[in-house]
Amino acid sequence: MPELPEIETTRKGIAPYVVGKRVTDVIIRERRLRWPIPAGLKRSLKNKAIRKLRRRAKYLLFYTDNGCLLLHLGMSGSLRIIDNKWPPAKHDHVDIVFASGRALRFHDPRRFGSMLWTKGDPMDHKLLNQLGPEPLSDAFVADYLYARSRKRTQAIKTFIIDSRIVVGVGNIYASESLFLARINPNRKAGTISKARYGTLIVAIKDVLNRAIEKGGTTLRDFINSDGQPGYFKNELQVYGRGGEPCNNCQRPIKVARLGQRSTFYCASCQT
DNA sequence: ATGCGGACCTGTTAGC
DNA sequence: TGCTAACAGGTCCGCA
Repeated sequence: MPELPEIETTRKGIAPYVVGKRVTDVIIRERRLRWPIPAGLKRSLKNKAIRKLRRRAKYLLFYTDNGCLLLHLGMSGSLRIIDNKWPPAKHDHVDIVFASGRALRFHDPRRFGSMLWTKGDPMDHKLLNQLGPEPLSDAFVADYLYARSRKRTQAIKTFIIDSRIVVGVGNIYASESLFLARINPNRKAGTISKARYGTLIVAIKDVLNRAIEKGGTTLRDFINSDGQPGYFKNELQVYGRGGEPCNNCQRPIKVARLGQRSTFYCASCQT
């Protein structure tokens, strides 16, 4: 489900109810996520205050005084702020209950999400320490992508979706960014000029920023922390529009399979 | 080092 | 209507 804009939307939504609040209980109904929820998680979090809530890539980091909760939403996860007394529904796997009487509820039908605990600096954690730069940061520039891509034969689409290259660009926004930059997703990463990488960088930042403004993209089941969908779906130019006319040239949008993922593009506008 | 395919899960939809 | 297959927003791991 969620790519960077959806995680950022979630972070902004839950922050006022989480930051500075004390955890009074952790209710775990299902431990079997991508990795099992650690046995000591409840003990680690209980009676601790959440000091900071940050996002790195698609991970949410809940900092306490003695460690950090690492949370990933996987493909189908979502977080909501609920009244503590609200009865759980199917796939509501975890509640983090606060002294305020509200709780943060983790819902994830496919259980590709994760909840892990780490002591020390979470950026040193195995899952975070190999990640590429944040796409909205100043470190994400044409020179960087150009240098990383030299001699690489991989398609540009699978290259920019690789979190070691840049984080936060998932399947939807990869197709959208490449359309905006007029780059064919099949093109080899190593054959693209520095100037075109400059265009691509601008496109990625633009797409992600606009998606964050609209509250993310809801295809079927993404909801924000209020239970509301995101409205960027209305702005999608190619994703999910196979066979429909390109908004630029009216020719039908093509669908290809790259790295086992559906990829949408206009063969006429993107070269 | 790079690049590819399989794996982890459940739910929805398309096709017969 | 009912069954089956394919597909879905992520990403780690193991192999060539």
